[in-house]
Amino acid sequence: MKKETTSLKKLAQELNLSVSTISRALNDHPDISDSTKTKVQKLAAKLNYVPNIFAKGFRQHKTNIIGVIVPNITHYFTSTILKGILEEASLKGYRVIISESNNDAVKQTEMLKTMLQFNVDGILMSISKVTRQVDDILRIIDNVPLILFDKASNKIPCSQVVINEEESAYNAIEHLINIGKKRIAIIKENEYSYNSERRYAGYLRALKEHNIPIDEKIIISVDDISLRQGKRMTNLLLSIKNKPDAIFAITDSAAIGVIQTLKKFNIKIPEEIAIIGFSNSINSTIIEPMLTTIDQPGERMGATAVKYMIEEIENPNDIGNKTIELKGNLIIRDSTFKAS
Amino acid sequence: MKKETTSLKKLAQELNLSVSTISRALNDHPDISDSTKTKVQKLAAKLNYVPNIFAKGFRQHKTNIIGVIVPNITHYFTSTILKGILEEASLKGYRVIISESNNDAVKQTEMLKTMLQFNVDGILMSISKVTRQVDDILRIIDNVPLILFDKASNKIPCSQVVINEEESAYNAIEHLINIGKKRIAIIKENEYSYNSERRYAGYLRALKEHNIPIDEKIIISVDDISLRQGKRMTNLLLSIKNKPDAIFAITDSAAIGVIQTLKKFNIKIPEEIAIIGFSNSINSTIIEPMLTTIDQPGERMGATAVKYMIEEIENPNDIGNKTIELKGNLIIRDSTFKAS
DNA sequence: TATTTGTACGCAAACGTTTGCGGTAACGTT
DNA sequence: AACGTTACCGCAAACGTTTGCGTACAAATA
Repeated sequence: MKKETTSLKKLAQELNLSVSTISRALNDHPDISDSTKTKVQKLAAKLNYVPNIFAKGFRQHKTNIIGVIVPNITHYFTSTILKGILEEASLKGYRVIISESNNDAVKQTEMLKTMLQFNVDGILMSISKVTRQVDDILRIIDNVPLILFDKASNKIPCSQVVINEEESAYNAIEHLINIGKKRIAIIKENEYSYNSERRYAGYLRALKEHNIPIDEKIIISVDDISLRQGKRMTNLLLSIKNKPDAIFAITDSAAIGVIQTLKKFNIKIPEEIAIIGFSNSINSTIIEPMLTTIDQPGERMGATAVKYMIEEIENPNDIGNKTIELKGNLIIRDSTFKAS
Repeated sequence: MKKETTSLKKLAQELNLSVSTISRALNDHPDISDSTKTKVQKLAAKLNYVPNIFAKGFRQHKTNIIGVIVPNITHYFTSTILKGILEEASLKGYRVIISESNNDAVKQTEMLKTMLQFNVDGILMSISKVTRQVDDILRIIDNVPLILFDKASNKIPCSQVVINEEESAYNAIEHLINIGKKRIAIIKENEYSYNSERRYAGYLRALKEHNIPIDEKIIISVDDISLRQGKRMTNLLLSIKNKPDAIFAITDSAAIGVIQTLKKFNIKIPEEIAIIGFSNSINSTIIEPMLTTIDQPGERMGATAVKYMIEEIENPNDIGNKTIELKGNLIIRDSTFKAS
């Protein structure tokens, strides 16, 4: 447990130079001659000098730390985004602090505050669907760059990196229409969920543009979508007189719940009812029949979020306010299309 | 982008007190009268004072940051551990920096070094299975407390938090024996994988204690276990003359690959061949038949790792060197036991 | 030769916090 | 009244780094 940290002072003493010269030599300052630069850098390497990040961050109000807040790290798609974030950040010399909001609004703002305490250079956030008011979040923007990803909000003026959810959902529904489905149900979340609302918008537009009537009875909203909710809502959908011939579940896990209960009732998939999910989670290839779904480029989303973040960190004057849309990719599998 | 940070100095000026008094008042120092304490604390709350962690950490060589290194954040079980770590850490006032080693030994030691640069108070690590030499890791221990979790090593003298993998595997094999299986294959990883070796040890002990001969031909090792490898090795196992009547796959995803190829060959599960996995991943309940497996308490593992870490941080004299074993839990499902 | 320019380096302040030490006043004790 | 004790509080240093400014010397210019 020894702490034999080599500081600038130690290097200075060793070389009979001043601390400032050492500092400048290591930072490649033009005022320093090449000969001393190399001399200093060699000794620094030899003595395994590592700058004290805290002194540095303390001095120049820069920490090279990016804060990340996500609702649930356990969620597979989220974890792929995080992978992209970690990768890109470490490539650019940044560290990442991750916090979970657990879909708890109070905890979320608390997280934001402690992030500020830690003087993070920027905050990447996927806002919880339980977020009702954005005042606390808006206050953050005054202090530090903020970029939203995956779960965004038009109430917050900042850059956002998202999937083209509306269009992807549109493509999914159009695919269902193309295979002859005419009565397409949707299982979605309530209106506070960004992802759900965007996908729902794509659903509505696809139906309208293909002149398919919209029936409120097969538009199902739940507060907390899940596999279990997928099961329950399928039971509900099967109980109405005019059953759907396709179900778009806003989420892969819900779609899997749908498949499981349809199988329980021996309903043929996709002939009687086709199913489509969203996310291309691992499970979607394990369930039988394999689930048609939309693949989301998680790692790429994380990486681009970090890129734009560093952009904003290094140019603090122009705060970005653009929305970057990454394309989702429809993956057709057995739950909508049976290879003959 | 305004930085109107309220510092101790500002509070001091406002109240006509010295900076030291403010500092002590906020830290509940006995030298300060109750009246000024409340006065200071009220103003601090009103002016939304947040201590500059970098000044603090800089001053007292304590960062309240715990570094975490995992092979792959995307791995479900790993993400549950991380959830536990984040939870417990934030409860105790610590922040967490996460890095991925991506099963790359060079990157792993690099991560360790940058963690040290950031002056983390301690490092939690799940060592990559590609780790061949532990010299770099041993050097870390001199500087900062280290605790290993999930993937451990007896070559590193530090506290370790693991699952009772050997015993859990033993229980799994015993369960197979109890349902009448006599020729039990195992699909495992090479000898550098901690988890694999422990589970293999349990496998061997169970067979020995039940007087079942050990046959090298049905002991299969692969370098990088996965669903695909599960499939390929099942093909291999089915090609030998004396087929196994049960397969223990070291991993749920491999076990799922086993199930999928057995189904392809119309082999009855569990009557002809029973299957058992390890981890109780989400997938294990989605595959049909549902997979018998061992549930690992991921969140609890993360939380206890953090607890012991904080223990070591706050008592730097007694470096821990104990191994904490958390109990895995055999979950019996259809892949080994058909309810009649 | 006198003046300017440029090069290479040092001095010292500053960042916000903690903390050992010293000091003052009020109080209690003989 | 003199002394010791206690309760509060301020001074100033320290942590390691960066950086504006000053300065010494050499080279270039007039």
